[in-house]
Parts: sequence; structure tokens; C-alpha cells
Amino acid sequence: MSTRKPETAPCTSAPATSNLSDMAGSVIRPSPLAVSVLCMLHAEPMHPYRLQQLIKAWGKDQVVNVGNRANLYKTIRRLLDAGLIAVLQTERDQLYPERTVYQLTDAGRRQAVRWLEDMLAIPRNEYPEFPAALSFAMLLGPPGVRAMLDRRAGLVREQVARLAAGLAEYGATLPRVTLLEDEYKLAVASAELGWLDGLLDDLKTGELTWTEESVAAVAADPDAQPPG
Amino acid sequence: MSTRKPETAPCTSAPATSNLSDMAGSVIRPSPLAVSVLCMLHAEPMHPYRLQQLIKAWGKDQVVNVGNRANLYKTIRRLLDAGLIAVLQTERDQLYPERTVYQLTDAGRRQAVRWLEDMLAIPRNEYPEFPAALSFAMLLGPPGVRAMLDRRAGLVREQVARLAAGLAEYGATLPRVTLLEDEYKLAVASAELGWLDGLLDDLKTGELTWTEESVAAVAADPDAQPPG
DNA sequence: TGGAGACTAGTTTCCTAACGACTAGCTTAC
DNA sequence: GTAAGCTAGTCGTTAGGAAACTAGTCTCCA
Repeated sequence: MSTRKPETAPCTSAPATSNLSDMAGSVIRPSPLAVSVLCMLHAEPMHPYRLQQLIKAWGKDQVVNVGNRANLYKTIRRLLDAGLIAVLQTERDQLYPERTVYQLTDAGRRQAVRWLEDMLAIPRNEYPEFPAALSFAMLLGPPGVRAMLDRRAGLVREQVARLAAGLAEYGATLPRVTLLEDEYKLAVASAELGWLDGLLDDLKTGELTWTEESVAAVAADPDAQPPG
Repeated sequence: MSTRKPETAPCTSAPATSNLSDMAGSVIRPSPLAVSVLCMLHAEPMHPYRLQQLIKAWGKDQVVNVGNRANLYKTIRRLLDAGLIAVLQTERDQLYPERTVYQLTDAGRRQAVRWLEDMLAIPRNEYPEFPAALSFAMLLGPPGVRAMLDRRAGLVREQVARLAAGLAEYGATLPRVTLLEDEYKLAVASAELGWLDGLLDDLKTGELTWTEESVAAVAADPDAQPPG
């Protein structure tokens, strides 16, 4: 293991600094959804439902998970309790359900920037499921792994195509800075696809293969500390 | 993403099929940790603490998050309730704390395979925080974004170096199939790094830049539905 | 004209994940 | 002889994910 003591990156943005401005205290943890709410409210005050609709309309729902409204409302409650947002007004438009319009506070504005900075600057290990599955893939046997990864490659290929098409289409009309997530996702998905194709090739030619026993033998060996 | 109506991929592996073998019922959702437990127990029966130690010793802790033992024990309880694992014995070695040794049931063996297959074959959107942050990066302004991504690039570069070194070192002695996660992570991290470097270059030369107004103007424009 | 389906806005419930702190006996090390 | 550290497991809080549910409104369509 040698390197890598800290397990996961520090991310809580210094609880020690700046004790001014804790108007409602209660240190709140950053999350994609929380930052998104703050950033959206940075543009203009709005009510939760509109926030959701706007995020969807912008296609950002591919990236923030605003699908469960329940979470959205919970997050807003938390931000409210922490004093990062405040109620601007509760309006009842005709006989529609009542809706509460929120706005950013100064503390919220600062917090949004700090969270954004952390999230951009510090990579965090989020334990996605694919690498976890890969690390136990061996017990499906070479043909099983090949079949599954073949399906995956197909799906990833589609996603790459979609992203590329989307970028080509909107890249002409939208400023590039609004498409960075998609550029990123395209870069990463392409790399995954390339890797998958290479691996599938090695599975096909038999260059990569194994048996239960050969792996079990190594597992018993005490000299088995893969990298970080 | 466009296709993808159901928001997230189907993953529960067909609740309709196979009502034989629901000895303790209670459909349980897959998670990286749950599959890992099953796969580890596939090798041999063991107690939770040993499971954690083994995962760490193998370096798989980079990929499954077995850091909080609390979660591990909860997961095991769930697997037990679902009949996927069973108590083999509870042994009290000398005056050490009592420890319970678990083993895989037949249902557990099948479930492990099904979960693994799903996780390998079907990409799932897990909403990592970096793309979310990227999609609001614009409000840090060009110099702010550049500074943060510069730091990130440094850290990612280190990670790439660590992964490459680890693969070079262990690739000689361990069968390749046990290092797939690291190959994958290396491919993805390299792609991220490449993309970051390109972007930083564009920020440096000023080819990519923006102002709050220019972005706000587009935001007001109703023709703004970026891709999927 | 009245019923199917979709939209607006928010609530409720259940399950699970992330994280941290705690107990408690034993071993090793200074 | 006491501080650190390991073994093994527990507790509690906060938060995210997925669904269903309320309840009124609007549109379409026959």
C-alpha cells in the first residue's frame, strides 16, 4: 500500500476557518445537489419545482440527479436550516398549489463558491460500481466476462455517439463553458470504450484468460498487495 | 442519454422470475459492498472483520469502501436476512471478542453472479460530483476555474503515476485478471488528465473564456437544451 | 360531458450509504 | 506501567435513492 494513507480526499472545506457568518450554524456537507441548488439560485430566486424543471430543461439532470423531488425538498430544507438560502416569498398563484420562492443569502453565495472550488480542485473517490464489479469479474469465467463486457461496450458506444452528436449540435450555438460536463463525459466514456475494446480483443484471442484454480492459487499467496 | 427513459438502469435483475429459492424473501438491492461480501465468501467462509482485512490487504479497498465497519456489518445483516449468506459458526478464540463466521448459501451464490453480470454489462449513471461541479464552473470566472483545474490536474497526474507504477510492479507477478480495476482506473484517469490539460491550455491561451453576462444572456434564451 | 392522461407542487415512507464515535479486552513498545 | 494499537463489533446521525401518494388543473378526444 505504501502511499495513500488518507483513504479519501479532504473535502469539508476547513471547518476551522471563518466563524463569522454562521448565522444558523449547523455545518452542512456538500453534495452535488446542494451546490446545484445554490448555483441555480445564484442566477435568480425561484421555487423548488421550477428549479427542477430548469435543471431538466438545461439537460443538467444528466449530471445532478434531480429526479427524486423528495431529495430536492430535503436538500432545500437543509440549506434553509443552515442559513444558506432564505424564503423570499410564498406565492399562491390562482388555485395552484402554494409554492415557496427561495433566494440565496450572502453566506450561501460564499458557500457555493467554496464548494465549487473544492469539487473542481480535489478528485474524490466515489466508489462507482463498475470497478468494484471488475475486481470480482474473474468468478464469471472468461466467456462470462466477455459476454457481459461485450454488452457493456455496445451501450457505452451508444453513449459516446450520443454525447458526440450532442456536442456537435449544441457546440455551434452554446458557449463552450456551458458544455464542459459533456466534453468531460465524452472524454471519459471514450476512454472506457477504448479500454473495453482492447480487453475484449484480448479475451477473444485468448491472450487474457484464467481458471478458478490459477486465481485461487495466487489468492492464497501472501505476496498479494495490488497498487493504489 | 435520450434513450434511458427510466432515469436509472434496471438493475434488480427481474423480480418476476424465479420465485423458487426465496427462502427468506425480502428483495435486496445490489451494492458494491454487498457483491463484494458475496464474492469474498465465495472463496471461503469467514467473519466480517477478516473480510475487511482481506479486502484491504488485496488493495480492493480502493474500490469497495470497506472503511466504515458499521456499513459492513449492516450489509452483512441484510444479506443474512435475505438468506444469501448464513451463519456457519460463532467461534470464541481464547478471550478475543466473539466472532461470527458466515458462508454463502446457494441463493447467495446465484445472486452474486446475477449482480456481477448486471454491474458489468449495464453502465449506470451514478452522478459523481466532478461533472456536476463542472456544469456550474462558469460562475468562478475563467481565472478561478483555471486555478482549480490546475490543482486537480496535478492531483490526477499523481494518481495516474501511482496507478501506472502499481500496474508495472504487480503486473509481473499477479495474473492480469486480478488487476482489471486498476487498468480501468488508469485508462479513465489518463483520459481525464488529457482532457484537463487540453482545457487548461485553452484557458491559458484565452481560446476558452467567458463573462457572466455572456452566459446569462444565453441562459435567458429559450433554445437551450444541451445534449445527453 | 366526461374520462384518460399529463402537468404542477409538494409530502410520505422505506431502504440504504457515509461518517464518526464508542466499548472493551488484549498485545506491543517505550 | 502506561500509552498506542489491534481485534471485533455496536450506536447514532445525517443524507441520498426510489417509489408511491395527495390533490387540484389542464388538455385532448371521442
